[in-house]
Amino acid sequence: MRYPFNEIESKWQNFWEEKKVYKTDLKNSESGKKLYTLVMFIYPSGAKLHIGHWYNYGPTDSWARFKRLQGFDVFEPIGYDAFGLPAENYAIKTGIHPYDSTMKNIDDIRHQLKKIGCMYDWDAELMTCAPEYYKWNQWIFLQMYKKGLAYRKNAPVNWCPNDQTVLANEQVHDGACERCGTQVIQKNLYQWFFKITDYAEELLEGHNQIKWPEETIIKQKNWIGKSEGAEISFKIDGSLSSIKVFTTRPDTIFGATYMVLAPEHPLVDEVTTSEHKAEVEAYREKVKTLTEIERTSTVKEKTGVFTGGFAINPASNKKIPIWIADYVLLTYGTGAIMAVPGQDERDWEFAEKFNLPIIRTVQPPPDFAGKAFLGDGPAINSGFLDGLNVSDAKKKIIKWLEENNLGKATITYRLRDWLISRQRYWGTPIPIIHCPECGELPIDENELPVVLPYDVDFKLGGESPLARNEKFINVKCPRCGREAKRDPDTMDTFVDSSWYHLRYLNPKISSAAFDEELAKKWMPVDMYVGGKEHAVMHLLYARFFHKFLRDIGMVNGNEPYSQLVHQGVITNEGAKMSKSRGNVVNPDEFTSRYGSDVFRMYLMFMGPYDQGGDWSDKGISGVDRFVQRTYDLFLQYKDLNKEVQSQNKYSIGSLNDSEKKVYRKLNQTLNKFNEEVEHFRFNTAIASLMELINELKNLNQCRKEIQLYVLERFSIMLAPLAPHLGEECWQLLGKEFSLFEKPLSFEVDKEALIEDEVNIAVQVNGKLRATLSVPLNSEQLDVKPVVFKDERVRKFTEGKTIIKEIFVKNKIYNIVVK
RNA sequence: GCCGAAGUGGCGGAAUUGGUAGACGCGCUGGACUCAAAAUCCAGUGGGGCUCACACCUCGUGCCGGUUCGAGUCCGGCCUUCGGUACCA
Repeated sequence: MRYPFNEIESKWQNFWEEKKVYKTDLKNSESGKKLYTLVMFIYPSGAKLHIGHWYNYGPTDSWARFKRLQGFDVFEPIGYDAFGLPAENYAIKTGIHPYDSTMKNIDDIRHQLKKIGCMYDWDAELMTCAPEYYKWNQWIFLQMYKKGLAYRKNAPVNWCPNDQTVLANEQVHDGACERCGTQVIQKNLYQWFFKITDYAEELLEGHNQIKWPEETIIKQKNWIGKSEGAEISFKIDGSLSSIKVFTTRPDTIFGATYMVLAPEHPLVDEVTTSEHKAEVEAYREKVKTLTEIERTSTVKEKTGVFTGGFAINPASNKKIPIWIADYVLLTYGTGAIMAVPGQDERDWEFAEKFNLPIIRTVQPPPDFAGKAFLGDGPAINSGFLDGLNVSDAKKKIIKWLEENNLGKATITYRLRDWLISRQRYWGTPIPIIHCPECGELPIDENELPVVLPYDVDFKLGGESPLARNEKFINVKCPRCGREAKRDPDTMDTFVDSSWYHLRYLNPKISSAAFDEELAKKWMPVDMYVGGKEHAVMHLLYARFFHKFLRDIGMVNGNEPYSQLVHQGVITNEGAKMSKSRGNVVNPDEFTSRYGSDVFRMYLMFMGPYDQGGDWSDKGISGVDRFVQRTYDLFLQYKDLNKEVQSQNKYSIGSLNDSEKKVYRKLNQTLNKFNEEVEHFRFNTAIASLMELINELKNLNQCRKEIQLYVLERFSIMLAPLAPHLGEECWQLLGKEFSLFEKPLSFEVDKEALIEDEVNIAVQVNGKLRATLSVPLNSEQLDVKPVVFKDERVRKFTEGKTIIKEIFVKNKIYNIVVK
């Protein structure tokens, strides 16, 4: 009989839902049993759930179910990352309000999610666009504001001309807007920032406390970009001011033959002489018009102009010219450098082009043919540093700088503060009032939430849509009572996702952002699964939030996500699936034909979970056949449990040959299966089940209780991967209770893993010549005669001198001849 | 440029600490069942050679070299693909 997946899948989905099987009692969970499994929540766009969603959620749920069967109290929630640009852009195009489209999408998606058959706790569902949720974004903002971690400054920021909003550094990829691909431009604007840089060091340190993919940790490390070096002051010739530079190579200071300021550097006006003013101004104007890409392109030839001013090199006391050039960035270090062409490729290139002096201060090896020398060697032309290697010279010069009050050792990070304001409508309003008299004032916490108004002209116009809503924007100043204005911007949606895992624990709580007691019990998230595209965005921001919430006493522990797994990307004909490319594969096509268990199992069987791959439905029939055969098998043994009971363990000696074989295979499979699923290696876990079923052809030659022993365990292995089928098979055996209602797992009989006979490879000079079956743990002395009796071995050894014999127990016998 | 991941049959992919390369599945070939087809079941399936056949030989994990009794796995040097990053001083 063909497996009636439609009937069986809806049967179990209804059962699970009615019995609230997946409702986790967070409060009363015994200590040590809690297990918080989380997938990155879903963006509710108008597009349907695609294969990528299934690939993310299905296998993760299988892992969670596996853990649940093992007896853990598993909490697995799902929710909606409901604010954001796409809904708003859709509204501009169609006139459908973002709230309305989002609500409709959420309803559709919820329905589709249920079809996957995940064990989500639907009582914990949340959406970030609800005032009950975003109120707490505002509240956390105010807590940061109090600590000086939320602040407003005028700074050059990334502006996307298409989406008409600013973007965080993390959201600019290759100089383009992460969302729409438009080239971003630099603008000077007053914007809100979160001071993530205060946590730079701790964010690096915390990497030692989490089990994350190494490549993701490395990405974060690179993004944070810690550089150790020194800050050094250079006096401006003929002025009281001085220029501060940051360098990682203070040891090369004697070779600093000129200085470069970023064109926007505040001291440019002061150092520029009247003869050079026109040229400097022209250059600064030109730089302004460049896009980020043009300006930072490494292939571009270096440009710059002389300011006419000079500084004094504090080490050599020489006068050195001050230039401006756009290869020096205002936003890194101090926005100024001491140029050491002898030891820096960029400086060399610049010096060569503009005929500036080059002094080597590290002796390159005799065979060195290049220009700037970056390696280690003895210092030269460096006064009291001469002869020292790089690291000793660094120590000595830093000591000297500190003693002479000219500089000090410092650490600089590449990480910038997180720009969180957006000039868009569909987000969390920033809870600040601007009064012409009193300045910037935070909203009283009791007045929260600042509700996002529904009636807004959200068309793009270069300013925040909220600024055009008179009712929203105009308020009385809470301090002086005069006419004032609300902040017209909304928050980056990455604010929403920085703490949603805490809200899940009790999304209905109205007295606080989250239930602190539950958070202390249930955090950190034990297993977090999501795409690696969030490596330096969401995953960095959430860690920052967690550390802040810890510092204000709301959570324990240093890290929010103790273990992280990235699912791979499923492409179609090599390209990422997307609506705009029109290459999205619809899961319904397969679920309606094979059922959701087959589909989710096929996704797991395709290959390693973290690798993803190009979509192909070629192999799905293999998984379908496996499911059919499995179902047929259980039908043959229907109600077996009503006739017999199985023991927990059988002694091998008491079994007949067929039983022995089956019993061994079952336990080997169970052992392998547990190991593979534990580590998200579902493909090999499924392969082991297929091997098992291939081995069960002779199950009818076993006693009934052995049959039951095998099938009970088989259905329990099936259940995490194909939950509906697993439950059904379990029930077919005549079991009275549902597996997920009363979770159950079986121990491996370790004794059954051991075979009596093993095949060992016989090699001559490392080449395989024969394989022999010998008793387990045979010694070399016992194996040797058998080996040398073998014709195939004799063929290669006769008439030759045996030099050496290598024997590895249960593995190999290698004879070296000459 | 720098950082990271990966290259294994026709295809997706397996291979503990170096120890029988190709598990499992797809596809393909042959057979059974059928009036026929589908479905299902059974057998075979890396390339080449030799053989009536069983067997046997030989080559083979991106390329070149090395270590080792033995390398997909370790080391050195490349090539290709994909991600991240980009004048970060």
